[in-house]
Amino acid sequence: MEENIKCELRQGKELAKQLHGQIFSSSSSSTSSPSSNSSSHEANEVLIDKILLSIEKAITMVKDNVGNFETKNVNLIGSHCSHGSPKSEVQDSEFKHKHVSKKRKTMPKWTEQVKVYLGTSSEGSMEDGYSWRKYGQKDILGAKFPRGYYRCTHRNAQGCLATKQVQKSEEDPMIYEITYKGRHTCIQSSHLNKPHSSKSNLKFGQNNSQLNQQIQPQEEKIQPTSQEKISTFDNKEDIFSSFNFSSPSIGSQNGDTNIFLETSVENKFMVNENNNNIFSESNVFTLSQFDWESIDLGPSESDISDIISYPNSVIDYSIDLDIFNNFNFDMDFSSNIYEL
DNA sequence: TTCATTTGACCAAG
DNA sequence: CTTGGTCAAATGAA
Repeated sequence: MEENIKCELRQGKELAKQLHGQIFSSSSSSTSSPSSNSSSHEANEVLIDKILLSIEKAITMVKDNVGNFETKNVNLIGSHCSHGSPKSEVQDSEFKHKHVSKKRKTMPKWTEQVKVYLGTSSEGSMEDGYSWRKYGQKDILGAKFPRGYYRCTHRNAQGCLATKQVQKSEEDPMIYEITYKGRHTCIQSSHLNKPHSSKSNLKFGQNNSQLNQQIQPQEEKIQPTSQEKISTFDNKEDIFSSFNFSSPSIGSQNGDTNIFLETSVENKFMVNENNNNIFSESNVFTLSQFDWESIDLGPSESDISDIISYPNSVIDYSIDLDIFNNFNFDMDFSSNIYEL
């Protein structure tokens, strides 16, 4: 059974390599830019579908294989951030949703855990580079803190449907779980210059005494370095969209994905090493440099949850195959993303 | 006056 | 019916 899982993953890897080749083959042959013609575009989409299918299959197998998968999932998620958190509850239900209910999955959705360091001088903001408008707050059953509902400020002006939900972690008051739904299709002026000028962002937490008792209001100067972000993508689309396998036209809609496409971003690939929350160093990672050969699922030995870490002359990355267990892909977008 | 937040009501899904 | 998500009137801040 485990072999089948690996087989599926290998197949997915092969397909991903093919896709990578299709996208970037033109650069080696000094021809036009990638995915410039529609036929290769369609071929790419086919490949992506196949990759997703393979991963989906593998996940299903893992789930079947591990009877207590969901329990394990909860623990793993908790281990991501060394503070157990009610995030697990959300994740769990969302996971069930994905596999049981096939309804309404149009919006990409992912969760970030943002840790706010109260000790520093520049904390207290949920700054993420976008301006949000709060439109509701709700007490959630079983949760100690209410959940805040935000939508993009430019919803009316630009029809941007991005929303987010913010909830304080019960276990660690310094952690906020932010669930984003939908991607920004708006042009955020704060993105063009400094993301820190958003009034609504700066105001976050000022009025909600229950949610923000310990958070001091900030006047200016919000540095994302005072936050630690842990992102978990809740559906398969997000895994790939964050790597920007999608076409440049999609990437140009000014989202965070755009940053990935156009610049060599410094990422931190977090490694869930022995579930002990040990992170790798910050690495330069660009898709065009990605070496698919280095991802080796291992011919026979080793547990699927073993960590694979291959130093490489160009990049140095570590990927924990547990991402296939809990179906999360954790990334830490370093602060300089927002400076772009 | 304008724009954001608060908060109870409403609605849809389960 | 319960619950999560959204609406919209009231309220507040600039």
